Amino acid sequence: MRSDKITIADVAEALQVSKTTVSRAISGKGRIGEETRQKVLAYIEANDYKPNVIAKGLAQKKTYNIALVIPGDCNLVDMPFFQNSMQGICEEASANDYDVMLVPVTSSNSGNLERMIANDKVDGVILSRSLVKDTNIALLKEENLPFVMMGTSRDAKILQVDNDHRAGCCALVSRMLHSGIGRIGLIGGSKNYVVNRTRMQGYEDAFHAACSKLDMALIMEDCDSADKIASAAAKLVQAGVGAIICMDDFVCSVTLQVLAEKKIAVPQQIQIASFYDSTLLRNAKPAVTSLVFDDRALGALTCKVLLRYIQGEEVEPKSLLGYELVIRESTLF
Amino acid sequence: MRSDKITIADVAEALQVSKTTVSRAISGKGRIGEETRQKVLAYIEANDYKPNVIAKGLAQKKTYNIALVIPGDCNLVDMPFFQNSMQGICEEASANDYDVMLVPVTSSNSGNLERMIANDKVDGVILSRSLVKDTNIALLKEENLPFVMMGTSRDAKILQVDNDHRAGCCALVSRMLHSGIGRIGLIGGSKNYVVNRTRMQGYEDAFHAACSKLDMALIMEDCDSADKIASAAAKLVQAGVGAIICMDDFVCSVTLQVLAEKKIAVPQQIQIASFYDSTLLRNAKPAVTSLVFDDRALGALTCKVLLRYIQGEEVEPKSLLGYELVIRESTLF
DNA sequence: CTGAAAGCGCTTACAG
DNA sequence: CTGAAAGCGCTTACAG
Repeated sequence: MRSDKITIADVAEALQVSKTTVSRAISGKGRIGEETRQKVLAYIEANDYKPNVIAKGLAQKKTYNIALVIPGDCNLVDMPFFQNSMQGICEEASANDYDVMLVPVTSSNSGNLERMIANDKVDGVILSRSLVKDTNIALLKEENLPFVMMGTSRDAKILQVDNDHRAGCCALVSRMLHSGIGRIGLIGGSKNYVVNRTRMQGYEDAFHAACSKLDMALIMEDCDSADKIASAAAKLVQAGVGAIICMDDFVCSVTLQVLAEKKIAVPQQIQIASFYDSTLLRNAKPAVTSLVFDDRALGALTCKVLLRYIQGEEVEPKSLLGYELVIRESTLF
Repeated sequence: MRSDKITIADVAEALQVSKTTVSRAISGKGRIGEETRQKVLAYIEANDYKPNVIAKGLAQKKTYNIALVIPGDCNLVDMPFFQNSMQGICEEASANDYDVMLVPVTSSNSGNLERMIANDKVDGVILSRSLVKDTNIALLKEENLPFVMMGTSRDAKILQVDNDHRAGCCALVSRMLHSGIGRIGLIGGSKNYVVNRTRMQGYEDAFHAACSKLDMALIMEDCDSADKIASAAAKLVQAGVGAIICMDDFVCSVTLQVLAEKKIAVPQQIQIASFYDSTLLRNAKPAVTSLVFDDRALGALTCKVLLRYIQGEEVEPKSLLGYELVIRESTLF
């Protein structure tokens, strides 16, 4: 920390007022004469005084920091999501004079989060990838530290903000069903992630809404590696599906590769759609029909909810953001 | 900030000693009787007392935070690098009881960094993507805040830690030259990034070392979009090169696509190598010969250098980490 | 070896 | 409307 900066005491002395007065002029709290306040503000402006946030925080028992817990082991598909939502979070945070501390956590090691909590360096926490069983949640509850899940949790008592994967996936599948494609296959990702289960629900919703029966033989869940995805895709081709829905863009890119190798034309022979559009598929050929979500907005809203909650304001227990269905070359509708 | 935690005053009172004594027992600074110190330590352990880092920092004029400046607009290729180096940084930081604040900065907006500095929330800064002209550097110099560049800068006065791209690229190209391939093409990325210029130097080094003459017609620099890369690749094919070196994995993936479309066999007709191996090419077919760097180690070392510097220790002005040349199917040597 | 006191840079009852 | 004082939870000369 540099020490060449002026303090509230310097300002007070220069203006021949008390530190209390200066503090009040800045914070706007407490009664203060309009003239005095203008004088203080003018001096501050002219001399480029910035209050020390750390000291302010100590006095108020706040830190003006939030922690962002990110997986310490995420893979390529997730990265655009984290990158974008992080931007949104940081933007919203800094608009409220908050800063964001990075806390990488792996399933085997939540020590970083524990340290952060023990050190009292944050006022709240954003959890970012929702696992079906998440040990961090227990930790935070125990410590009684405000937190919000960027994603979905089955525990209704947890504040959560998410993209509306369920409605989006339902809309995409409905569209497919109505376009008259007979057999629709699904290749799903790891069931450890809540988001994959949520997407699955959307898929089922669409079938129920259309009064169609799910064909379990065409649903390949838990494909968490390129190999599993490839063999699932091969099976669906074998089964003679007219379309394949991929649960995320990694699934989709592997599936496209398999089809290309088998010389199956997309969309003429098999149509393809993806439940999530990341930059990973940006250059795919053909361009893939998919759902797109505004991850930056998701981050911003998540942060906003957390900050409101910290400030004791009323917040929605669960917020959902919309989706966009973008039709591209990989489908015929 | 929760307020249910015990403070140094509580410990002092319980033990009937002064706060000074407790502080000394914890910090190890100042003379203190071994017996007393054990007593304090035991009590602390038993009652799970954790010093408040914020208060400690205020008293010492430190924050125990560092800022990590990351591009607010990075693309997919960069992500694995940031992801991995970030892990290394966070690890090293927390091993020293430091935390990492995230500061996204775009070329048009360095407000986040300014705010962070003005708010005195960090003891130092890590800059992470070195642009040829970097406005953040001026900002940091002016503020006299310790910082280190994770990457290379031409300004020798700046502390820097980088992968040895130059030596690595030289080794790869030398290997190619010695394997007897006649014409070797190069497709380079944006010259705005220092790293791309450094890689170019390694390329040139290899030619000089082999006493071969550079054929400028085969060097395609500044290909910063898929279109430019594709047209560069097409030109090199036209020029009848025996090999193409791609400056990064995005360049490489586009190049592979172009060759596949033109039905040019890799490596039989044209060999391919990449100067950087990210997960982006993990599933490429054929697997691509490339340089691999340990980005996590890079992050950790960068952080270590910064922390040492902050603590007033002597540090190397420039550290370089090694590389590994991984030969895969895309080349014939 | 130990402690009382001042201080880090703020905020906020309390009093006037 | 304004200020003196105590306090946030630590550290660190200084004195003993």
